[in-house]
Amino acid sequence: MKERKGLMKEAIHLTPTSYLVLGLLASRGPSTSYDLEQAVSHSLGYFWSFPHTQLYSEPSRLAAAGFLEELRENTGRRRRIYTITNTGKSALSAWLTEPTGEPTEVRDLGLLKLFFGGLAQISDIVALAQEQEHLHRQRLAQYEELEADIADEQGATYELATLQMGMYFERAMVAFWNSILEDPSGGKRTLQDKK
Amino acid sequence: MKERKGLMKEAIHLTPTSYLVLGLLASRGPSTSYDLEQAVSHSLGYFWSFPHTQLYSEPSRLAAAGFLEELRENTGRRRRIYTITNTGKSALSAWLTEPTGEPTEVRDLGLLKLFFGGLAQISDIVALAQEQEHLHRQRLAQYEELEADIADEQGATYELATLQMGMYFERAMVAFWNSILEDPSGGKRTLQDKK
DNA sequence: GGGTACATGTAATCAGTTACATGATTTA
DNA sequence: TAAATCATGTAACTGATTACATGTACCC
Repeated sequence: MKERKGLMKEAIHLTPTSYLVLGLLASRGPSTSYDLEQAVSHSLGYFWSFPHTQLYSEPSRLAAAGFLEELRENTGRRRRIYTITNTGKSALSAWLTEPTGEPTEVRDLGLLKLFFGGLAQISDIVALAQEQEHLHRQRLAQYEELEADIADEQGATYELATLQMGMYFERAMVAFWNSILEDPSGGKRTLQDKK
Repeated sequence: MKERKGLMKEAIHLTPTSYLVLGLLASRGPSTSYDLEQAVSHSLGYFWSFPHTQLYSEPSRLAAAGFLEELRENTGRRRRIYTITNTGKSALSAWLTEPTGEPTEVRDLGLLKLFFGGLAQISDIVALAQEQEHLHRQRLAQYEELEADIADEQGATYELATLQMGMYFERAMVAFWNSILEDPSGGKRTLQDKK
């Protein structure tokens, strides 16, 4: 039995990265990998980062599976421009309406270090907490600036909401690390305390 | 030039998972992969999950590189028991005192969906926010229970701190999703509103 | 017109995940 | 003693990362 090439689509597993790409293409229209990179870098990229190469390989994977169409410029840089197909659109909206299930993952090296605080000196804990408090405070300030920029834009409702979630998060982290600074040893008596 | 086998250590890149394993072995003493799994499952596993197989492959990778020593039982299950070596200990404490650098990653599929809210119906947003609010509330309750259990244990200071960070986080998320529920369209006028 | 930053990729590697499998222990 | 659950792994795969490379546009 003959099968026409070019119609055979590879079946692939759609990862969160896949949906990110599908979603960006659906909302922004046809884009290059670089466009996607820009779009991500000052929004979702703050929470969920990946190297730029993934925004080159993932669209190509999605295109092979029929979720995107790939067009290539003839002139100049011969960039690849991706467009979401109907297949892609249905996959995306199915996912959007589906319940989510998996819980949030918070991957924080600072927290991992704190978890092993028992192996370190109190002074290390203090240094860690100071560093983290500072980083989160900084990040919060950055978000607040961004918010001011975006707030008056039309149609950025949910980008704005995402940013707000960032602010809720950063405020919580600042408060948390401050609570560690207030009592780095967790109420444990050290020799000095005894005096 | 001859080189003795068994002394040649593979140079490997230490990932966060590596430090997790090193840290657990340093604080708990010699353990099997299963022990590690248990230790993780009701603490860090809430934020940072991975399949159990990684707790089998990672120690073996670390052992090959000289950070752990691997002993195998002769009888019964012939389990592998891992012990941290001095090399492992120095790597761990170097990491613990080092500044952290990389920012927190928050990987949340609910948030990713919300980001693309513009592609969905308001009713989808509401359903999403309700689901998420519920999940985070549930998780928070679970942490509060756990806290009560742990609180009186000795020497669990930093495990407790980690849990508290979880509670800060979950409270922030509950508040965030509630704010979405209060105004799912972000103040946008829908046709119905106009009436 | 030479340097620098921006933009666009390829290739190789590997960490992490999925799928599969089986042994040991407890319980009905 | 059969079934269920707990415990311990192996092997194959692939998504994600790292390292490398080169082209294009802008600016001094």
